[in-house]
Amino acid sequence: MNKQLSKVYDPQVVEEKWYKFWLGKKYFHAEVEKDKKPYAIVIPPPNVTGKLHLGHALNNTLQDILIRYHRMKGYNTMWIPGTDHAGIATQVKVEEALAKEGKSRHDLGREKFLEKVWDWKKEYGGTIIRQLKKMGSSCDWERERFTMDEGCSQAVREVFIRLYEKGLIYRGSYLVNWCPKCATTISDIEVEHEEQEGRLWHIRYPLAEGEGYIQVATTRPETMLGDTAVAVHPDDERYKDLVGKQVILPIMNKRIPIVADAMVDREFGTGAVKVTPAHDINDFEVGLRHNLPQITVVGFDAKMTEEAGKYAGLDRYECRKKLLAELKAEGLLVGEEVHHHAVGTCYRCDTVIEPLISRQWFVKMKPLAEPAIKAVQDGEIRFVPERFTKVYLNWLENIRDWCISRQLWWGHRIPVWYCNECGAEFASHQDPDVCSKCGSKQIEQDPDVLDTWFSSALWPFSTMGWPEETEELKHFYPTAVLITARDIIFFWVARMIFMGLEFMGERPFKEVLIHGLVLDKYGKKMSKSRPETNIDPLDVIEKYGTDTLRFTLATGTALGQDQRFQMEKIDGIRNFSNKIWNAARFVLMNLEDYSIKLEEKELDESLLTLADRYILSRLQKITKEAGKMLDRYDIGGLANLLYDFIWNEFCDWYIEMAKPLLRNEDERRFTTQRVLVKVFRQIMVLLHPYMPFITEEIWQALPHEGETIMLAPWPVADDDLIDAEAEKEMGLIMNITRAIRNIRAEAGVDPGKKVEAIFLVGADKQDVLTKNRLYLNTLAKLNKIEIRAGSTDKPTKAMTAVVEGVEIYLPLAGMVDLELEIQRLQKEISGLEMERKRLSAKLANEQFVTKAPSAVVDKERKKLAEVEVDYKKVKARLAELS
RNA sequence: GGGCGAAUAGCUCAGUUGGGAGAGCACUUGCCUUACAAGCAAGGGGUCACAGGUUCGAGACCUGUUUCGCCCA
Repeated sequence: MNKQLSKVYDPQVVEEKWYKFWLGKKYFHAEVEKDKKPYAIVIPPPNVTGKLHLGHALNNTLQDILIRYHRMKGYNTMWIPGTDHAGIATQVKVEEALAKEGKSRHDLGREKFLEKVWDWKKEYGGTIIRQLKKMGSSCDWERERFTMDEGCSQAVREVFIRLYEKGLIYRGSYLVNWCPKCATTISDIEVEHEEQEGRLWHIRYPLAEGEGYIQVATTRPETMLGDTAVAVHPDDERYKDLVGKQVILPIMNKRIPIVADAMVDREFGTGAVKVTPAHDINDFEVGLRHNLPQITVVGFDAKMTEEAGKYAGLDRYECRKKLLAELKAEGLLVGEEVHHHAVGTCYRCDTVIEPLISRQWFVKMKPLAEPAIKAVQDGEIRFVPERFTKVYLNWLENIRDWCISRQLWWGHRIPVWYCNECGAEFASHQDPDVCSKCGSKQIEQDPDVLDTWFSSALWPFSTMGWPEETEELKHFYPTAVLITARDIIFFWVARMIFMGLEFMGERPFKEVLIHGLVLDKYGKKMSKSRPETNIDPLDVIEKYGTDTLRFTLATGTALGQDQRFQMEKIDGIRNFSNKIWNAARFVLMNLEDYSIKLEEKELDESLLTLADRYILSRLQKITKEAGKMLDRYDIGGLANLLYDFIWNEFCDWYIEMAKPLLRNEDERRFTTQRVLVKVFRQIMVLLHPYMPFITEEIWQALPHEGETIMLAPWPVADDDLIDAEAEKEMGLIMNITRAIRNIRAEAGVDPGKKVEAIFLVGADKQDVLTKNRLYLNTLAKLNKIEIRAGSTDKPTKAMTAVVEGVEIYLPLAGMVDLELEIQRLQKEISGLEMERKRLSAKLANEQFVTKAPSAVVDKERKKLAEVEVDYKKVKARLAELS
């Protein structure tokens, strides 16, 4: 006697129950088991104060599928979860909360403010973790980490000091990206380039000697106050004589040189450009090449500095307005045109970035990038899909030094101290009390913190206890695969790779699986500004259950391709869950007299029916395919394959064919039960990585061995059960069934009514039909089947179809409409005729017959022969009728 | 300016060594058939963006063009 399932599937209750069960049994927890093959994944740590969105849902579904699959395959499987402190994002949130009380972080002071952030983290920090658990994620929660926990912080400090001592971290004054709103520097990749409509102003700079002007074009006239040269291309004939001469910088009335530099684009504007080394990256480099002074005219507050003369104190845009007016009045502004250009904005707050010269900490990238490039080029690390390799390489090959200091308080403070007495600068593992050089107590720590991504870059090994040489590192590093969306290839993936290579001496992961983004139903990125298209995964879970959400996301996955998220799709998968549930109910309903004990006896293959052989054969093929597909990350493909197999082959055909056999009370019933249980249980196992909850619920209700489906062994296909003949014969029965159903529908036969059928068959197929008439009876609703050999006498008044040479006659008493029948047959004939023509043309082509592989030619020949037979038979029938 | 991706049924999308155009949804018709109406059965619907090329054979490979999206400068 077995459990029965409730009539309605209630995902909420089921999901909570099993997740608790799994947690309680510590199934997610991994200890180092040296005798087993390791399989580890580190989670891309979400923002600690963040909230689950569909991108996370997809990302974690994919990880969990791979983790569960490998766990079932017997790997020593570990999935390390955790969160990121997300420097700017988190600090901004806390500052906003403070602002509501009318306070700023400076009112509180550094220490008090940090306490606030930690409080905030404690209060909201658990949210995303709880949500990941709702997704069914089988992470090892005992290993949960946070980028600012003690271990990770230790790793950060160790890495900093080693790079510092190696000379790969240095401090210097360079042009950096300054966000006036966040009041911090940001790295090059944190700047987003936004296409904007701006203006291009043409301004005349009078020559210092003699008459005339040189005309420059600029999109940022206010920076001219800090110009220290005008540059032209060295090969530009127009300006050849002017190089080396000087111009008078208007308003400032300063002499500045005209220099020649190949950076200048001769086609742009007049071919002469103003050079502001302190406010533009290209100009900065020109300045270095020509030894030009750097004059900062825009300050950290985005207002003009003292250097801006009379414009000092004005906002940068205000200054622009006034300055243009002045130039115009002096007749120096000679043109203004609409101009589209890319403006750098802050990826966090969208404010226009101000390039500024500032003293910051940098990581020297060249020596780190080289091994990282090589590792990927040599195939040590493989991107899936492969095309992302190029994105990665292209970035690293053109990389500039990484600005890692941030003028924030929330983050890992730079472990460098300055001595006010002797001027020493030193890094230290432990917070020092005195100067390491002179012993003075007058020391101060650098006030800045590190870029958030500095700590995330260490994630694959910092989470496993580095710099200690832990068992975990020895066993699980490198991890198997990193799963992420393409938008953080630079931010995170690349940096993990060079840090891993530098500090572990080995790649952090073997493969990088890049998945697409989840877009809204219009194909746009979801955004908070369009709430109507912004779907909250938790709402979906509440309404439909986690399994449905997971499967929906999984079926939409095509390697690296974005997917749109539509509610209609969710409905479809909800229906699929319901289908599975009901199939389970059907199976269980028919198992009252069944128990797992009966499975001890070997399955007697001689008792298997055609349907049994067919479904078992198909199951082996699906099983085989499943492993192959997951191994090559075709997660969407397998989802669709399982959907199709379960719904169409198992439910629509096999269950229907099992029904009449289950009505017996002998071996036939028992064999059918065996096959039903075997197949369905195995389907549940195959489906488990995708839909962990419903499969566990059903598996537990089915006769089974073991504590949980989670640890059920991943099935291995049994080649002995692959049965091409059964599949072919079953195909014939199916096709005949479809043909009869079609006739019935078109002739308007009452669906419940049983009718008689006569088959005219050649000797080759007589046996199949005779043996399997039970299926035809049931599936096609027949009450009498007559099988006649060859071309004996044919029923005159009947509807007809020809399937694979089998002539089917339905003598529907009083219902046969001759006109309708002729029409049907004519349609059939034209279809066959087209096929026949196509095939014979192909085979008549000498080239095809000689050049195509013989297997292909044979196949086409066979096909033609079959079509020919059916064509002739239908044609003959039509002749009889008309 | 450079790179990448997409263009296939009304809609959303699969289509992995080049060899009979597929799915889901939507639509039409008929069914409450004892697992499921969130279902069953039958059916209609496509010059695979365009133009060339390679090949016996191209949705797939090559070249170019158009439109859309993303990334980098």
